[in-house]
Amino acid sequence: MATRTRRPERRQEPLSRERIVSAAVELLDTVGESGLTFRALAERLATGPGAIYWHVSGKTELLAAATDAVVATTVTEDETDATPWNAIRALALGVFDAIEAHPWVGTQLTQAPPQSPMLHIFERIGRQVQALQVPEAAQFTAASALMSYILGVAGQNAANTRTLQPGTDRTEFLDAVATAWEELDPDQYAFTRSVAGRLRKHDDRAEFLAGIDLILTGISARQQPTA
Amino acid sequence: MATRTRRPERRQEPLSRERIVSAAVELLDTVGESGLTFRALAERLATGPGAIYWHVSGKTELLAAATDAVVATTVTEDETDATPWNAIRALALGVFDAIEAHPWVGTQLTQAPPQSPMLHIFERIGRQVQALQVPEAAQFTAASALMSYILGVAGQNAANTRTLQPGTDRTEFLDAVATAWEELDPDQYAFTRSVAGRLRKHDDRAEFLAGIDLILTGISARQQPTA
DNA sequence: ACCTGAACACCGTTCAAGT
DNA sequence: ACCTGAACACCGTTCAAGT
Repeated sequence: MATRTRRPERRQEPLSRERIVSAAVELLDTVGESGLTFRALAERLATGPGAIYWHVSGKTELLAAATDAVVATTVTEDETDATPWNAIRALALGVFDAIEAHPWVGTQLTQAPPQSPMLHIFERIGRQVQALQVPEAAQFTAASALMSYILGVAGQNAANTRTLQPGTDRTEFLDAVATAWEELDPDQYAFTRSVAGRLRKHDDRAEFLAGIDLILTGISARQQPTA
Repeated sequence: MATRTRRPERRQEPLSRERIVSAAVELLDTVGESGLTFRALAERLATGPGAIYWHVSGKTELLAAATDAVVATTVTEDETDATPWNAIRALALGVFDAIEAHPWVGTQLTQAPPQSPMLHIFERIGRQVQALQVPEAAQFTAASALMSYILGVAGQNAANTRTLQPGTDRTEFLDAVATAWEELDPDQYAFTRSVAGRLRKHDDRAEFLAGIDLILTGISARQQPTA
C-alpha cells in the first residue's frame, strides 16, 4: 500500500460557473458555434457532461452567459468629455468590434430576447440621445432605431463570417461578392450592379459608422426641420 | 388472390421540391423552427426521411428555400405612382409583415448570407434611393443602412415571438417587459426606466416605420445640409 | 454539496436495397 | 429515376450512483 497512485495533475481547480463559461467562450472562438458541445466542453474541463448541469441550467443559459461575458469586457466607461455623437459612435463601434472578434456573439445578440447584455447598451445610447436634446416623446424611437441598426449589422457580419471559409480573408470574399453582383441580370438588378464596384474598396467599419451618422443626422434634423 | 389489398389513398402526387418546400413552410408556421424535422416532414409527406434528400441537398437548403417562398409572395409589384419615400415604406412594411406572420423568416433572413431573398429587396430599395436623388457616392451607404435596420428589427421581432409563450398575446408581453424595466435600478437604468411607460402603448408597426423615416430624413438632410 | 458517466430520446444524413 | 427505411454518428439532457 506504499505506492498509492497519484491523482492526474489535470484536476486543478474545482468546477465553477466561471470556469465553465470561460471554457465555452474559448471553444466558441476556436471551433465556432457548432463546436460548443457539452461533451467537448466536459472533456476540456476534464469531467463528464453531467457535471456542467450542476452549475448551468442548459445550453441556452450557457450561450447567454458566454455572450454576457464578452459584451461586458467590451463595454468600457464613458469618456465624459466626448460629445454625444462621438459617445454613440464609440458605443456602437465597441459592439461592432466585439462581434468582429467573436462572430458567434452577433448571432446570439440578434436572437436573444432584448434583455441582458443589450439592455445595458440601450441605456447608454439612450442617455446620449437625451444629451442630444431630443424631445422626450422621440427619445425611445431614436434609441430603438440605433439599436436595431446595430443589431442588424451585427447579424449580417456574423452571417458573413459564418459563410466565409476559414481560409479565405475578408477582401477576397468581398471581391467574390462584387464579381457575383456584376454578373446579375442588368434589367432586374440595375442598382445592385451599379454599386458592386464599391464593394471592392469597402471598409466594414467605416460603412457601419456612416450608417450610424445617417441615423444621427435624421435624429437631429427632426428638431430643426430644414423646410 | 382475388382480394388484393388496395393502396392507401394517401399517396396522391409524387414527391417534388415544390411539395416538400410548401410542407416545410406549413410545419414551420404551425410547430415552429424546432418542429421542422426530416422525420416529421417525411411523415407529413407519407414517405421516408431519405426520400427528401433526393430533391433537396440538406436542411440548410430546405430552410433557404422555405424563406424564399415566403418572401417571394410578399414582394409585390411597385406602385408606380408612389413617391420614393412611400415606396420604401411599403417595401419595408412588406418584409415586416411577412416576419410577423412567419417569425422563423426573421431568424432565417438575419442569418442567411445576404444572397438570395434579401438581394431582391436591396435592389428595389436602391432604386428608390436613386429616385430620391441621392448622389451616387452615397447610394450604397443609404441602401445598406436601410437594409441593416430592417434586418435588425426582423431579428428582434423573431426573437420576441420565440420568447413569447404561444398562449400570451403581444400586449401582455409588452406590459411584462415594461414592468420589468420599471423595476430596474434607478441609478444604473435611468433612461430605460424613463421610457418604460411608452412600451405599454407601443405599436410595433408604427415604431418600425418611425425608424425608417428617421433614416430617410438623415439621407435627405445630407443633400441639403441644415447649417 | 458536487461530480461521474452510462443511458435516453432525438437529431441530420447516408446508403444498400428495392421499384 | 425515384423511393424506402434501417443504420450511423452525434446531439442535449437526465439520473442513479458515487465521493
